[in-house]
Amino acid sequence: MKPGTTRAMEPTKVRAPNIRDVARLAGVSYQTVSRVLNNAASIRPSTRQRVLEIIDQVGYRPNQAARALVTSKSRTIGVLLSQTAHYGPTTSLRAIEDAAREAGYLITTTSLSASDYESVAGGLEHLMSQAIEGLVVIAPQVRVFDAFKELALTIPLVTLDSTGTDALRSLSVDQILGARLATRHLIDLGHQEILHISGPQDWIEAEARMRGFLQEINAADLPTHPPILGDWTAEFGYHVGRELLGSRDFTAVFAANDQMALGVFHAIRDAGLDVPRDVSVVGFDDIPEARHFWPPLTTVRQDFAELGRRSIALLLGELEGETDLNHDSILPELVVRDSAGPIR
Amino acid sequence: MKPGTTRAMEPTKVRAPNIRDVARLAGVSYQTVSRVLNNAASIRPSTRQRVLEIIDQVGYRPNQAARALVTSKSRTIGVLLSQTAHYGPTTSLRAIEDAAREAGYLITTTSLSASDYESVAGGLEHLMSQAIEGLVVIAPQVRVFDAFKELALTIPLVTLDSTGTDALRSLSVDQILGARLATRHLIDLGHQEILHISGPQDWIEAEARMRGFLQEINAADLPTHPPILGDWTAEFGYHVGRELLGSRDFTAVFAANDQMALGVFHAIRDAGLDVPRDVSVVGFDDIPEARHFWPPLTTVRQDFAELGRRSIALLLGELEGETDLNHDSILPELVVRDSAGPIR
DNA sequence: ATCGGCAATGTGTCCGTTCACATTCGCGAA
DNA sequence: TTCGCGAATGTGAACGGACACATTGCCGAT
Repeated sequence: MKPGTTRAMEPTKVRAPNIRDVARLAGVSYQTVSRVLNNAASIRPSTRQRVLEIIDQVGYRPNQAARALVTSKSRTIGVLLSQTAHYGPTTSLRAIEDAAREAGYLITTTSLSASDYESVAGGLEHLMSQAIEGLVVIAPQVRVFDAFKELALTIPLVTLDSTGTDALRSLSVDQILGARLATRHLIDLGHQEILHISGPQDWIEAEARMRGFLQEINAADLPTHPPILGDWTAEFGYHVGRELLGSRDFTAVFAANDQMALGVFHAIRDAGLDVPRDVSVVGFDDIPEARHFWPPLTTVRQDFAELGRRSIALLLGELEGETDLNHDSILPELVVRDSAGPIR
Repeated sequence: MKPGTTRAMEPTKVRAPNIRDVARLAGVSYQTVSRVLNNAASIRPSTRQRVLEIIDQVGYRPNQAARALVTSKSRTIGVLLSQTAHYGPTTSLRAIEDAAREAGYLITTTSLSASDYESVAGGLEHLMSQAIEGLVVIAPQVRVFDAFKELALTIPLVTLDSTGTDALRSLSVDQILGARLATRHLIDLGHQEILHISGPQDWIEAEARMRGFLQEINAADLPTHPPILGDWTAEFGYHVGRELLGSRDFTAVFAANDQMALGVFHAIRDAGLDVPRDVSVVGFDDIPEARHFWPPLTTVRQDFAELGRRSIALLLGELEGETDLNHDSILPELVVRDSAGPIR
């Protein structure tokens, strides 16, 4: 039945034009159209021109599914996120999306409901069902990586914020250095009794920041307070701060992220004390709000967006065999504001 | 050539098992396997059992591309985000991912580089290339919707945070009500000179919050200060706060989001004043940090996650013809903390 | 014993591409 | 003129599923 021949009230069901439609209209074979599409060699410029015109004219768009079926490539990159909606991962993700789009790739994301093996396997399964070509993991928990070790992936994988996890392509700002910068800053101000409120034990970054803290404390030969394991939330910082202030055997706190630092601020104020007069506080991440905390928070900045961009560059490099990758490590930067002052 | 017959050093290229492999192994036709997969009726339980066993055994996973090719359904939902990584959208997105995964759908996201027509069309084009079945738009700017009006989409669309945009399925917390609650709270505390720092003019929510503010001010017959158009950032709140404090012709500020409120806090402190003693401040959103601001911020909470979940429910309803949708509107809630006090 | 009818299962075709392998065309060299 | 040859283009398979339409087997009614 020819297109116009449909019976009167029957919904015409306009099928999207396919490659053969284009070919017919352009008076060439579908293979030629395919060549134009994949800009292969050996196409007479005039032919290419004509085909392109028709494509534009009928609004032809290659069917990804058909293409994926035969090439078994989906031009899709999966991103696995941990359940939390933190500033860092979110910022990286946005950069990942942009970079991927630029390269003509799609991003599909899945967030983990937990960090156990089941959950990781499930999330991965979900992504794999889309036949993703590469994977970015922003779920920097030890257990997630343990799960990965058992999973034996066959596609390129890049992990973010997972300093030093061997055997996997890993990209991150140097957390240990960042923690050292923060700690040294406090030491330079004369503090000797410094507390560290860490992230959850399971988190790789938390562990790295803790290590950096301890390295610097040891290097300066200062008394070691056992780090307190937190959960990244301001809520935790607040509660632990209140408890800690019962016995004030410290003059400074290095919180493993800005939110916990904020909670500590709150606790200090609740106790009728002042930052930095009575207690100095340093955070980590430099979220946009940090400079407007009261007092403005001294913290460690890391370039999350750059991290995201590089992860895609790395992945694409592996996927398409490029080589000019930027392997410089991304350095954290101490941002000195007003929340840490000299000891008095 | 039989599988084992490959020449010694030739990479064996293990093809993933397909539906016919499974059928052969199970001793049935591929159609039967297909029926098991799509749990169609008329399969003898013992047969289904056997097929499922084989599927599990060989790790068969239906090829999405092939399925999409023939059904022209991708089981993928697209999400279009505005460029910013705000708390609300991010939270909604995470809930969207979860809800979609639960229903067996994939999410692919694209963030807009700007809010002009070109950009929206480009982002959409990118998503459409994946043949998404439905679209969630979290880019509540007027221009984005103007762009959509011209675009004549053929797939179900749900927009978030875009109160009252007609003709499109729109889901949102009642922003006007939220703003009225916040404003009324200040009025009830005795404030008469209330300033509103709004979001960018282009944002639908900003406009709604502003409307709610003005409604309440007018209802109480109070003097109207022209709203100040901000950009959602703490930075802006800070700068405008400093300027405003030059002439203190107000006693309270209603900021259109918590970040700007934080900036205002900062400015007030810089001026040697106190919140809420000298100026009362109310925010909007109730980001997790808000309760640990100093002082803890009185603000309006909205359930972003619920919003995300519902958007998927709505979309799936349209896609799969379900009907039992929850049409109750999501109400915002005033969270009274310490940043707004009685006038003195 | 035959047949209708339904449950369970099988066969052929198509979806829109790409790939490997033809085929055509034109032009210069023999 | 004929041949060779490379550039430009065409043809016939796949790819892995789903759908429409057979076909088979079995049971009870006739």
